Amino acid sequence: MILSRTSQYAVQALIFIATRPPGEPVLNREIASYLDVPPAYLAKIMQSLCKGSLLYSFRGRLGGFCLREGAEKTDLMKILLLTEGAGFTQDCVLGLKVCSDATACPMHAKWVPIKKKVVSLLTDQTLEKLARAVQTGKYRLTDLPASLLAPVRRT
Amino acid sequence: MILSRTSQYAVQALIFIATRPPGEPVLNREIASYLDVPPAYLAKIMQSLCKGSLLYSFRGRLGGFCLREGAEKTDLMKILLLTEGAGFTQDCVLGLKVCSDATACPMHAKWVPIKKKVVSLLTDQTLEKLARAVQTGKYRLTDLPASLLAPVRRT
DNA sequence: ATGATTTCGGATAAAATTCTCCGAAACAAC
DNA sequence: GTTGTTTCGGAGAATTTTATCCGAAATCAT
Repeated sequence: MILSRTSQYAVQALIFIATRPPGEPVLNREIASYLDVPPAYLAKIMQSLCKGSLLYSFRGRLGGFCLREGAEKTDLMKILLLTEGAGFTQDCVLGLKVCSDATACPMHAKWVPIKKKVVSLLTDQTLEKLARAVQTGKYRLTDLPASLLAPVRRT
Repeated sequence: MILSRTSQYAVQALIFIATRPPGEPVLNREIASYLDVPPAYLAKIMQSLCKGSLLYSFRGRLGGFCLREGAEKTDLMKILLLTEGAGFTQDCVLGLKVCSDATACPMHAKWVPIKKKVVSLLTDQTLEKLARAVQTGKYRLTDLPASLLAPVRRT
């Protein structure tokens, strides 16, 4: 039900980059401040996304990160396999080390179809689609500023 | 996609107890060794399940844990709300603090129906049902002993 | 060259989760 | 009562996840 913070940051960042003009490097600092996420930690994640062949990185002035060619077509499943590890969709719900159709935990049979649904959704959603959804303004990538949520009444 | 170990241990333990004759306290030690789980840690979890009104505990000789009356009807959702916290089904997939139909992340609309499926499965599965499924022998609650999985050839 | 900027990579710290230990309280049997 | 057993409850250790810091390397502009 829950993704690690690392995964959430990674997906958010990638969608954000995908909303920007392709080829123009985006600063880590800019992404972090837009998403309201710890910059130094995000930098680490970005680094691992580079190693995962999703991003290019450029040092120095005019540096930053941008999507590799074709990376807009990347689906969430691919990203999460990078950030959550390979067991992501394979692990048993109840935590058994071995849980297959043959040796199944009592949840297995009912859980498999749901897992399938999740995987097919994650495989269907690409950075491109998600970025587009954000660009239309219908969906948001960040929390509303606190000031808008719970306005402070000044005396 | 993943439950905390604490949740997994809790569910396993509760199912195990549900497979045993009701009213007869089961030793923590016995549960832990059957499930191959750290006993002292399981004891803590059991304690919290008592506070969560799912179990009775008895100290001393003939002590142990047993299900409270009617607790066989408890569904997984109730258990997981205890062990994972209330945000379990409410939290945004992408980690936004606010993500409702009105203020939605780009995954929200597609994620909601899946979440519904998960919740309805978890609400449908009761300890009783799961215990029964294990008792028929078709499903297992523990890993196979390593010796069976990867037999050692003796020289 | 020099300086400013930005990622890289390694070390380290903080926080949360998982796990252990131990003395005390409760209980049953003798 | 005494002894043996078991949970209770608190303290704390180990591990993993999340987050920070800093010097070095790369890059661009002057």
